[in-house]
Amino acid sequence: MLNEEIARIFERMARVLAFKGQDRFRIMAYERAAVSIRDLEEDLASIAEHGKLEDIPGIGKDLSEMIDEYVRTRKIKRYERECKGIPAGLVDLMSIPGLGPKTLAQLHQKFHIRSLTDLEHCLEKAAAVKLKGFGQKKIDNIKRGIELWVSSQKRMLIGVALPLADNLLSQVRKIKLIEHADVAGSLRRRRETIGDLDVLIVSKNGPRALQQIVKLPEVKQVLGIGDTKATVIIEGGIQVDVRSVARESYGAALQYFTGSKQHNIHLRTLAQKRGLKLNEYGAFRGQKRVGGKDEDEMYALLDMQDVPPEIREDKGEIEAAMAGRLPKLLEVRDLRGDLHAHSTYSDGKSTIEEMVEHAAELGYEYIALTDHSPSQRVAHGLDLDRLEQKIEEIGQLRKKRKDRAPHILIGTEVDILADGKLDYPDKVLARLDIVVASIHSLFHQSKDEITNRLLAALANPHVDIVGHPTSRLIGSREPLEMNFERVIAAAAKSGAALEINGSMYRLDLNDSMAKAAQEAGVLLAIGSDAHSTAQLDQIRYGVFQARRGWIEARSVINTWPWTKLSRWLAHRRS
DNA sequence: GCCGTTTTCGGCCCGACTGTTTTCAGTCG
Repeated sequence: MLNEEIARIFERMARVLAFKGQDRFRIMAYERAAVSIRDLEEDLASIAEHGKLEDIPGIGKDLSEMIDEYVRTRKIKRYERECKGIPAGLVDLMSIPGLGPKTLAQLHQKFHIRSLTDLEHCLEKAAAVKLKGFGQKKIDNIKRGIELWVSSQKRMLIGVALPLADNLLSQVRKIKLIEHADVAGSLRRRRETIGDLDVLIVSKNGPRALQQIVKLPEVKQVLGIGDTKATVIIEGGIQVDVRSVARESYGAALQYFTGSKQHNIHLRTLAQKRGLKLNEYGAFRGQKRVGGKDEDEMYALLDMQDVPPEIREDKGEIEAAMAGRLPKLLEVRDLRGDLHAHSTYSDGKSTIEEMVEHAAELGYEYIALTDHSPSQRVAHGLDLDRLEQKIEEIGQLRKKRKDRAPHILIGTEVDILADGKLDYPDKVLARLDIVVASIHSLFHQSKDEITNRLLAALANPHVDIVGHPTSRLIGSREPLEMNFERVIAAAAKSGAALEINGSMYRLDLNDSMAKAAQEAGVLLAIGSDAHSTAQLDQIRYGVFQARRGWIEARSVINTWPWTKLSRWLAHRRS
């Protein structure tokens, strides 16, 4: 995708400039621009065409000219000029923790390193020749950084990190010395992938509390421990930074370590204008502490609403909070049912009855069993006979359960075929209570083909929900390229909902796409895509992603009570 | 390189830690 290509170029530009020791604010400008571009929904080519590049935050005259040039020629002369004489592999090495631009430049100048192997070799030499600034500790530190970098290239999915973190926290909270413990950082913001964990504690005796934490059975390795901070590796290989803070600073520290970085920078700039100083210890006017015990004080001091962690990304939430216009974000308890779940009829591990019973335990008013259609052979997609059986079985189950909740919806997750046709004939779809349509094949199609495929599916009046619209798999399959504005427009026109799939591997739509859909008035559905009773619970990850996308309950069809949902479905079928 | 109810020029968030420094630079979060 063009936007991603340009974002990467700006990111690399920032690194190249840093390597050359250029002005750090100029470097920051490129970094900011890269982040800003990644957030765009619209294609840069079309923004460039309309001459609106300078409307993008962080893009001014120079950067807009560079984008223009890239759109026209797929090259940026200025970037190439800056890169001249710098080996490409060298720039990548800058992500190694403990190895910054200055150190790297020094090693490059002295040893002409070009790659990771070169770097490893020259570290030995650096020690031997007593290169200025290179003591043994620094060299060891870089070596450790290299190990960490190589092993942790991949971030962890939130669905892996959150249960591990919850378990750790519950153990930490059992320690008598500890009054409070919370997780901060990207996990608290519910990002889809997590690097390492930040845990904050309050204790009357911080140093002793830390000593006890590093002795927990969950802790596999202790990387460092001091009076205020311990760094450990827990099960699953996650690095955890535990910080002990004073009670009166807890709110400030929680705010500070939750981030994001951009959000905090923006907040502190605002604070500065009001004669305040914010840091991890509190809010200060001159020498005088004016807040910091609780997190909401930090926001209240700036006359703004308390900002939910999920949207602290400096994407307009600060302005909204100042104006008192933050959205009332969707919550897990707003959901009244699940509209995407599988059973043993296709590739699920639990029977229909088990799924329904579990949905009842969750307090749901309704659940849809949406098994695959025939072309999904590996997933045992249902042919018409098996579909008939399933309809029959659900009929029986309804009788058996009488009036007990939840209502059981006979559904399908029907494949959207190569040309946008669906994998069941319309008259079959018409007999079902709910239809989720998804792409599971031919991911290599062109942007236009994919777009048209989705538009064709949305034009089918039997389609109620488009499942995992981009079909990405986090960290392993790129999202399908599509003209998302057209997909949104088609969904708005047909009245069908787009899904936020709660599977930790998918979380699709992502936050910013969901936001764009809501802004266009498109309905959304949060689905668990559960393949077992236990997985019904993963719908919460879908809610987290929705919250990150500023989604409110009003946009989500499975917050509706049964009467409203059933009327909506009936209306779509008439 | 961007940006403007302090500014079209002169700012741009803040503090801790580490190592190697004898007063501080580099890196990180």
